[in-house]
Amino acid sequence: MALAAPGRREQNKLEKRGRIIAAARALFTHKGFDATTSQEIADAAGVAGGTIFTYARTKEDLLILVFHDEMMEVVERGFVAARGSAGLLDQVIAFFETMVVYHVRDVPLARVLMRQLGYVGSEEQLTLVQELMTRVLGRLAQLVEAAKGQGEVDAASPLLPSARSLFAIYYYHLGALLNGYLDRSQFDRNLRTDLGVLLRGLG
Amino acid sequence: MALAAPGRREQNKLEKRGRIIAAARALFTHKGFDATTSQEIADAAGVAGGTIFTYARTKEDLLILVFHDEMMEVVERGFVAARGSAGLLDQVIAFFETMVVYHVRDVPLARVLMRQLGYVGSEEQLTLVQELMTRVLGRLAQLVEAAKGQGEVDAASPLLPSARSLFAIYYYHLGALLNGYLDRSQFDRNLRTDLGVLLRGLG
DNA sequence: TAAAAAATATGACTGCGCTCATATTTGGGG
DNA sequence: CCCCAAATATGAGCGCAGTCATATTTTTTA
Repeated sequence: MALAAPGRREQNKLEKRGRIIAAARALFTHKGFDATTSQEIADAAGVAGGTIFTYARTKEDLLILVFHDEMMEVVERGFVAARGSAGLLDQVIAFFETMVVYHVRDVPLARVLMRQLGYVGSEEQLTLVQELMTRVLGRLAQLVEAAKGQGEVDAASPLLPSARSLFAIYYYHLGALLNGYLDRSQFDRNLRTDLGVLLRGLG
Repeated sequence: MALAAPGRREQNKLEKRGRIIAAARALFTHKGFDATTSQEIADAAGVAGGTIFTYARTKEDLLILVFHDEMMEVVERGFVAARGSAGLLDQVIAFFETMVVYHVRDVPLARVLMRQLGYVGSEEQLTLVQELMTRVLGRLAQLVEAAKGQGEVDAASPLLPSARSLFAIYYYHLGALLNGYLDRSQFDRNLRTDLGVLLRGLG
């Protein structure tokens, strides 16, 4: 029994961590971020109030923990969707479309999430956010590279800057959508227009 | 004396509002946003604690109030600076440079400000932020239009989408700079590169 | 296996932003 | 000039996120 020694503590920690994140996910989704108290999360996870904050420094950290994995998956789904389209513009739009569909399922929560992505408040957050950004830009760069192979994009166009610019434009419009400046159809149109402006610079 | 009747109350309100905003500006700058309590602002403005919240719904609203005017001026200064350069790329960079210089004077505060620009929490904020965005995009559009006149930009390029895309790219990099992902020289290089990518699509 | 050490959990407590019932000030009508 | 209604100011009080000294559990040492 002593063999499991170096695992017992870690095991408990991991399991507890899982319960806390699951509880937070359920409550954030059901009641909203602001309306959920850290005490409620603690109760739902079966731990004391203060324990929450040994697993996440702040409530926002918890939000990032909750959604990091989901977002990584969404990006992968978006990449698959992109490969199902023809032409870089439509591919990129399919990619972003997947992410938008995910975000509009819960706009208030997506807003809080987006705010936090732009205001990293701890080392843990930094790691998770950077991982996510690297993945997104990497996938976009792959799409641009493939388009180069098709002769659709100038071979001289730098990959990472192109990916960054694509993302920057998407991100700007996503903010406008989530903040209610744009409705969905305006968003789609503006995004296509602006990405088109950029692509003519890549071709 | 009764002639000033419709002005007395408004006068007092305006003056008090001015004191509150000035106190908030001083404290935010000197102590930082989080470290400044609403009570301190109230004390410095010579009003009771609760009075603050009849002039601004939240502490964040106060921040927007404080910096709205300054930012509007910075944009104008940026526009003037832009006109002093030749070529759209250098003009746009001069424009953004002015804004960056302003933001890096107080990075922590700029971070909070930027967070709030992307997460509008009240009608008052909405008005001020939209006013600012309209001004920025308007000025950028003017630069693009002038470049069209010089034959530097394709006459078919839509003005507003071009301005939006320029801003989107700037905004993305500004976030990276303020969050410490980039140092200043990396920022300058990346911004120039990415704006260059976009411009080749406009020309 | 006993005792010391290290890691983790606990919940009473603190300080904050913000609210709200009450008090005060202001402007107009008689 | 006085009274009344509306606007504004007040500060005690509330609920919350996050802290910290203490208690509990796990691992290591002997």
